[in-house]
Amino acid sequence: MRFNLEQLRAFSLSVEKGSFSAAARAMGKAQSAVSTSISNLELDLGLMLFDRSRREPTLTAAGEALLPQAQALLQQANLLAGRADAMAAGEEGRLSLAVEESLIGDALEDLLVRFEQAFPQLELELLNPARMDIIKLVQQGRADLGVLVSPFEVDEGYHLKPLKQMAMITVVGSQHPLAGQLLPSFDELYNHRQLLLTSRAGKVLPDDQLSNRVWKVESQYALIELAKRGLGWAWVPQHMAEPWLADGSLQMLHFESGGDLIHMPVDLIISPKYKEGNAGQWLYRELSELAFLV
Amino acid sequence: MRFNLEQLRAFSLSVEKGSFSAAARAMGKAQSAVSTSISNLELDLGLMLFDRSRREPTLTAAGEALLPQAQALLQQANLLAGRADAMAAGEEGRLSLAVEESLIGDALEDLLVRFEQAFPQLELELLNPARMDIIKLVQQGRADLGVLVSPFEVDEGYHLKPLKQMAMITVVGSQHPLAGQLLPSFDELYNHRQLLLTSRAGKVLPDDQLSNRVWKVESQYALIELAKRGLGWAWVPQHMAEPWLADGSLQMLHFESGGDLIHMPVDLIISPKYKEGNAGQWLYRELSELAFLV
DNA sequence: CCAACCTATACATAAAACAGATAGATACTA
DNA sequence: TAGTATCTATCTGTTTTATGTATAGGTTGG
Repeated sequence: MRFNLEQLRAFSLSVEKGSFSAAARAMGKAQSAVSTSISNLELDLGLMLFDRSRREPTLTAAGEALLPQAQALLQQANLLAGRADAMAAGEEGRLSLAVEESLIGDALEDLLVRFEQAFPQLELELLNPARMDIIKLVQQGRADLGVLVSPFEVDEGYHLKPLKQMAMITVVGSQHPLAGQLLPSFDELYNHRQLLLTSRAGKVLPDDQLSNRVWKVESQYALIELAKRGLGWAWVPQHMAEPWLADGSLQMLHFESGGDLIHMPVDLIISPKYKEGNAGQWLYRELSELAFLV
Repeated sequence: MRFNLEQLRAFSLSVEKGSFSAAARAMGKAQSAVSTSISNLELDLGLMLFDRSRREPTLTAAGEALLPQAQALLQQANLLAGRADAMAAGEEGRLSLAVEESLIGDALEDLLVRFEQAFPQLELELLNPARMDIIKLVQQGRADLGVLVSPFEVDEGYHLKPLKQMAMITVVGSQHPLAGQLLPSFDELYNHRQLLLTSRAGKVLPDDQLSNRVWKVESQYALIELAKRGLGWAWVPQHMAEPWLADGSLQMLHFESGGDLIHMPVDLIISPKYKEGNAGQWLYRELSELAFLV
């Protein structure tokens, strides 16, 4: 490496300010420092960057060609410095967040937009695995944080912070035999096919399965599509079902015994390997206020 | 600017080689130099980059996050150095080449691919103005080099190097009254509409206009399209007309007096402001061998 | 021709980078 | 467990580099 960043800064500033002297003033240095700095840069590069035949130096063709690259380099150096500052101030360098599919939607996307504004330097990885897979990823440390509906006992290998609760409803497609009925109890569901979220490995959450006939689907969206086509009943988040309830392609089931709305706790789970930083704290605060949680 | 490029190089190499000592060996420096260099970098950034609790230093989370940025910075510095070297060795920093539309095609694109391989650092600007506009751009220095069919006397304001010649033919659409005829002489064209290339300012090359009825078109491709629809006759480069002659949508006109093929000189014109470099020489050499020129 | 600006350079000095040496820690091996 | 090799941090003196001051000389515009 022949040149150094101070030389490039002198180069860039000299062009910007119009003279070596002005650049020196801007840098808080003596004019001679800038002058020799640029001379050395020219020697290092083997090129004349400025034409000094007139009072104020003007760029040569070579200088013209290299200036944008030098500026890009300086900008990247500033980014690096900024990122280091942010991290020194307690921001994580990168953050891997695994969010269950059923929580994704406009509200979460808005949140992420605000997240980007608050932590522009941070490298975010957003994963959308199935519910059971989130737990595994966080336990392994592959993901720092996970957000998921959690109808289970606290397990080993992660910390947990409760968020609010998500309203779940029971739905069927409009042509399904149960559509439009008022059911005496949940038991009625027993003999109809249930559409069930599954992990990639085929695991299902303990309390999820009610029916003796199930189809397992990995994606919440695919699950809703199957329900719309009348292939079974399913428990789905209310906010995800709403557009289809509105256009009639899905119908909500009601029960005499009550329990039309089931509130499932949503939790933030935290990898033991994750060291909390500002971004994580911000996320916890904001996730606690997610619009569709009650 | 707090850190410097040597420190980043030490950082990157230490990760790559696995130890400060190995990095020092690779850099041809003493181990103490690398050790203090990295210590200073850590102080500058306000972050620990390495965990030194074991024999060989391992990256901290912060180091892990910043390494890619540091490497990107170094790579960009190398690009800058490489470009400077190339320019010191006589390569232009950037080159603006204006090529007449009728010369564009597979042969020229192949040439540009080879150009990119020969001069990967170089910043190329490729303009495709109409014929008359090329001359203006080169005269103004807006383009360094121009390539164009040049049926004109040498003008002021540029240098000229002749290339080979391009075969021009006279064509009409298949439904045109002249289609398929053997014409006694060019005079027969006089009373049919001519489709003529024009510059953006409406200028036409002196000898181009033969007919007393003309439509002027700015693009060679548009011109051929109009000819295909029988709207007039046109002089076009043989290599551009060939696909349409083959499928019958254009017909070539033949003359008893001969002159079915007119060979127009193609020239490279050079801006007075342009200082020839390796890339320009290469282009002149290769353009002289362009496949469709004879 | 002068005032106001610019650059390059000489020179002295302060700051930084560096190699060499050394001490202490860690890992591997016998 | 002792021995060897390799590692890092740090001290020390030296060399190199960066910088400010001072100065000489050039360009521009009134």
